[in-house]
Amino acid sequence: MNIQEVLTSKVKEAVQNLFGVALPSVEFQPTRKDFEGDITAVVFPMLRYVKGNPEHIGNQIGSFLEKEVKEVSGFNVVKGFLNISISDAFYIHFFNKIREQEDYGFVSKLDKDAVMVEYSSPNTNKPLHLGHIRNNLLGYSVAEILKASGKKVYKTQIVNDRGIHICKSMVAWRKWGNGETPESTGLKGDKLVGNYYVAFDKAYKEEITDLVAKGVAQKTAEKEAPILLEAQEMLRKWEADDEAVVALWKKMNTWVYDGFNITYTNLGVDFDQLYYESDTYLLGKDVVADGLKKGVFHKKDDGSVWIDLTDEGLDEKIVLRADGTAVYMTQDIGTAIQRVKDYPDIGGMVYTVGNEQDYHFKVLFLILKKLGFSWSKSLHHLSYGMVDLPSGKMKSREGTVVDADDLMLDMSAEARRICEELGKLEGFSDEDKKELHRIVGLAALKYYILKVDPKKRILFDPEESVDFQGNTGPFIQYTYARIQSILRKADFDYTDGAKHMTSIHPKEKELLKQLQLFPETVQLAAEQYSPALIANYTYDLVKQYNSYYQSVPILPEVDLEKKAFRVQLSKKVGDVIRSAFKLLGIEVPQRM
RNA sequence: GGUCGCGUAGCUCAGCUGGAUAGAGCAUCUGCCUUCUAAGCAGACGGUCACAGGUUCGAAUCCUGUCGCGAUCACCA
Repeated sequence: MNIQEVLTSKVKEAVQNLFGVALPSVEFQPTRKDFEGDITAVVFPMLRYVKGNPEHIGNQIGSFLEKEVKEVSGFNVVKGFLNISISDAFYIHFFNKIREQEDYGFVSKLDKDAVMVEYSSPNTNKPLHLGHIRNNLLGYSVAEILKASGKKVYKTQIVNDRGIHICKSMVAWRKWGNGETPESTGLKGDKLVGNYYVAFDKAYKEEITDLVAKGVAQKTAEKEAPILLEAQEMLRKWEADDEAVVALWKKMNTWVYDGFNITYTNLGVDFDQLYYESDTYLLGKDVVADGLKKGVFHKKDDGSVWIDLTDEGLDEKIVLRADGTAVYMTQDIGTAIQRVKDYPDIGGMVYTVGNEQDYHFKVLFLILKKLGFSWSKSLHHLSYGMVDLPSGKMKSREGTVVDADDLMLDMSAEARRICEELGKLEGFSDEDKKELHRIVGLAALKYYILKVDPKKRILFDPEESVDFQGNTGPFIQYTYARIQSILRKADFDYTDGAKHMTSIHPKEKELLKQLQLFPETVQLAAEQYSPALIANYTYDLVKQYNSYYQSVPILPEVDLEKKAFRVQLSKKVGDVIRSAFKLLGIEVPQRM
């Protein structure tokens, strides 16, 4: 039972005894710095039940608490705010309880319902870019947060490996590739394939220009450019299982997967199960047939199948084409059902997909609900804003993208520049230095992305490098590394200070309060699917810690007990930082 | 045009279920290296929380409307 729960019941008891009224709830908030006290009960909401002067009521409740609750060491009332002081003994007791707890903040008992988290889901015709980085970091982090809150998690992605866009790079490679391979060019496979996708688009645009010059209408030219027809022909052959086309498709996709795997490894994300669209794109048709029987869907005269969602304030939406082929929605219905067949313990799913698809997922979830699946109530679209550049949107075809691999290398180089400038890593081997540059650079990038609310659009300026000072990953890592340094130098053996302490410094109290919040923050982050919550909590903790450590000096010969306490407090703060960063998918270095 | 999201300091962002004088970082300025390591700490400057109404003891937070930005409204994925 935490202190707030204790106080809630005691305040209720006080009001019952003093005024003979049962309060449904009590509102608490941390006491503002300018007032004395640790936790504040707000009297105003009680006025609905207890008539009288708020200040007077506050004082009466305060006196009761001071007498009846041993953790309460004092109180004062300002207007309708009852500021309660909590005894040092309580904080010391709390600290002794959590100090050796390795998994503090993590729920250990496992929920019976597992969650499948989908993220990344790239197309296999171009390399990953900054938009994918945001997607990957969010998806991976939310998966870790869900695990920490007691859920079994399956991480997955659906690879978009078929369709006209894939055929475009295949056509271009066959035309101009001269048998190039990743080995022959030294390029990462996804980069090589991406280049041909760009080449296709360039040729396509040229053909359109030529056609228009010959007097063909723009629209017609766009539809009839020979190279596009070629790509469409290839798609038809692929669907007909043409041996040569399928072989080429497999070859080029393998290149891409090798490239993606390098990027994923560098980014530190992974998956438990992959789904390929080439396997799933025919799924869902039988479900539509079923739904048609149940009356969830209806058929139009031309044979196409629709769902009417006007009652829910949405439109009509097509779920099957007139020629009987599947649309995007059909596949997604089928894939969702397939996943639950593959993993029967799934009780919910999280889809990490950009907010341009908000409408699609709203409809998808509604359809699954109407089809009556029990897990349909626990579906969540982890929707996030676009990452835009000052020049506008990123477009792979036009080459205006921030490439994921390049960006990670840039971050690492920037970390090296700053390290050398500050002389932080003198005396380290070249290998260790390189590893640290990687860890620090990556942390700067990851934290920069994760600390902002997923819903919000990010404007990324490649000219301005990502910060390393203030509310950043490297700042938190730096504090962690300093704590490790303290632990290396500290001598634990002489006494167990935390057990003997009877009074603590106000700044130590602030830190302990902050530590108390960690489990709640993890829970809340899991409910809201928000890594930003964890990031900002960690920053607050670190800021609190630095302020404490630098402004409350304790000389070793003066007070051994205090010194021991301080070392142990540092260790715990370090533990929590490490745990929090694990939830964000960020590494912490032992030394910096 | 309909729907959804966003709008907080010069810039980048926090601000939980409504609570006291709206918080950080960057930038500008002032102090602090004999403590673990100054990627730090302490402080100054900086705000009509887009605007207008409403709800109430009390609104950045909830409701309505207006404006601005973005997304979406395909038998594309």
